[in-house]
Amino acid sequence: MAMPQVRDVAERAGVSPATVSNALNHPQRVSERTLARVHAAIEELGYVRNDAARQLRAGFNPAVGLIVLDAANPYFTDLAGGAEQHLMELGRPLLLGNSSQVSDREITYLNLFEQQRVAGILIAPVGNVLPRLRKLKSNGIPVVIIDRKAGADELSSVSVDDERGGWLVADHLISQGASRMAVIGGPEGLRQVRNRLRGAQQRARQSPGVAVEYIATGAMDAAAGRAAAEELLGRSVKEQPDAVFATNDLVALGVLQVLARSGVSVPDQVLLAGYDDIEFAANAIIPITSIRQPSAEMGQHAAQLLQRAIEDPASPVQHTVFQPELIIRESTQAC
Amino acid sequence: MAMPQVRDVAERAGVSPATVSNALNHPQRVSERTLARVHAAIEELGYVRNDAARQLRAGFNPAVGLIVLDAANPYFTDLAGGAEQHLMELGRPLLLGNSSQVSDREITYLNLFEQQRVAGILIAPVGNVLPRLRKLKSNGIPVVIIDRKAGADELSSVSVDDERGGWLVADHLISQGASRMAVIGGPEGLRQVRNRLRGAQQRARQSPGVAVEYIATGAMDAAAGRAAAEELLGRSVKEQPDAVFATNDLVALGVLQVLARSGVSVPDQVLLAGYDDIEFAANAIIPITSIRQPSAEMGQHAAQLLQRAIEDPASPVQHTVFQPELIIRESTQAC
DNA sequence: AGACCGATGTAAATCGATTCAATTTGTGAC
DNA sequence: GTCACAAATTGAATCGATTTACATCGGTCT
Repeated sequence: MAMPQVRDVAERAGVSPATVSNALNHPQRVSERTLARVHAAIEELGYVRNDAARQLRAGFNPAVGLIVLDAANPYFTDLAGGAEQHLMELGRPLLLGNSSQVSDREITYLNLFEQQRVAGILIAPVGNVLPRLRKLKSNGIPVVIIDRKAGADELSSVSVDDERGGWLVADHLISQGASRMAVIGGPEGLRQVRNRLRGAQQRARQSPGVAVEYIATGAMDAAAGRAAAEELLGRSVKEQPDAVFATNDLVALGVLQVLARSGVSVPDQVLLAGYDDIEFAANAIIPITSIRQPSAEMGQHAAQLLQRAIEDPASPVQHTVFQPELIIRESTQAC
Repeated sequence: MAMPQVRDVAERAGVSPATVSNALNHPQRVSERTLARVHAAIEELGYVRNDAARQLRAGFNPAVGLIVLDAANPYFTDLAGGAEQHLMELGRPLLLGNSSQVSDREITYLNLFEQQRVAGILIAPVGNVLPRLRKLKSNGIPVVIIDRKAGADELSSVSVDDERGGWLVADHLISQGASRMAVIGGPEGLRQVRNRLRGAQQRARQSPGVAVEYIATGAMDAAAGRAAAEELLGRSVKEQPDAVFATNDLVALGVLQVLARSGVSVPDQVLLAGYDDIEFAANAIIPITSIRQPSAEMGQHAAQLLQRAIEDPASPVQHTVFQPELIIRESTQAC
């Protein structure tokens, strides 16, 4: 028994297919009585409309695509949650893609979304996809960039002032006595990492005698943090930093795992700070100092911007920059 | 400038639309030379195929839908990761839906997936959706249930022996001296919770004098754990448990937050165990005893089962039950 | 009574890619 | 040069829902 179609529903309800379509999409055009009959027929037959056909004829897909850097990172799940909630209220399904910081996967998802003719795209970019995104926009698919200010570009964005965040962390670490600071994160090309690093370097320059070293990692998860920490432990004592600034909390947790296991005391021997202020940072073995970003709020705001751009393609480009907030915890306070 | 279509590509390459389609979908049917010409034309025009039209005509959608209980729970992100990886290799996009343990949202996603005519569905169910899932299957959309053995049912499943998991935790807690055990989790209807609770109760019955109390929560996140812990702290000392078994790690972390903040010592005053063994459980302020489940492996296996069912709709129903493993940490060991 | 109206309902065209049956082109043997 | 046969290509039909332009009908106004 193949799936029933509008034709079948129409027949059963004693009306034409066009009326069934109207009942579904423009109920006000149909009388109460036939509306009821149509719905009854739909119920009885278990009719489910074919989205592909609908989309093809209607000419658009209400769904929105979101591409995140790491679906396992609470920062992004919160962000996605904020966006999803807002979009749901607008009746827009959210398609979630996880690039895992791999440029190829990012492109795969962009292709997928473009083929689906989604109504819009939210993306935290990895690779150099700006040209691609511009073309999407000129093809009528609005794009909002997350976590990266698109400069004077013609694409809207929602971001946090990462440079300031880096500055805040460095400032705090230095005030706690740090003089050799290691910044851990990567990949190197990732704008967030670059900006946080730059902010830290700027602050360091104001305090003579403070050195900043950058250690690149392939990803931004706990495993990367563990690897980097192992490397640090392998060094001679003189070359070891007295403060570690991990460019996100997962990395910081990884670093902490290794240090704790090796008997290195945080914060007595090494100060440690993270970024993102995910819930787990506050509840780690040693609660970790971090930078709070309003992730859910950002997701929601990004969804709003996108919705505006979808409704009015001529609406102006808008860049929203949220301010980061330093949250001080045990990992940077000798007690 | 509207988006180019096969027609435009065909014209540019000097062939018919049918040939363009063949070049894209059955390259072996087309000569090398025209294949190259078609691809060149596609490139030059920036053609992107319209998935809706393709799906409508081809009659199927290669994508697979996955509905999880909580996208913010690392257990599910790992599981989703395992499934995604396997499906990607098969060329099947994964559509991720997050029911947030809300029955309505679960239904919303099922509707969405059915309208999209996905090739198959993976689902960790919240509500009573079995009848619905059966209908889906009889409509030709195979379903694999995750985290819940579908019994002698006609739906395949991948699960962990939750009863045994509960038993293991209770056994360990009792061996550490627990006599008043509180099991925290919910919602009450959730099979995983019921089974873990039942396993714990069974073990308790074998030890006279051990009482088990169940505290239901609305969700299974850290906030729910905090709320439950507050409630416990509000009680008179006599009514307070000496061991808490949180039915997942997020809840356990929430409980731990409140206890630690209130100066209640874990494990000296209260033993605490979780479930799922997410990475953060091992690195909490007090590392938490938990039950390890092979989440990524389960996701991958579920994807395999689904793929089999898609390829051969007549393939037999299969239930895979993974075995849980107890991981003992500080939260249950006085030192 | 006739003209006109709004409210309902419908037949037929349409969205864009794929497929099927049929045709054209190419290859090699004789 | 012709024939048989395989390879390459194509025109037209098709997927299922929506839309457009038009028909129908009961009622209202003059």
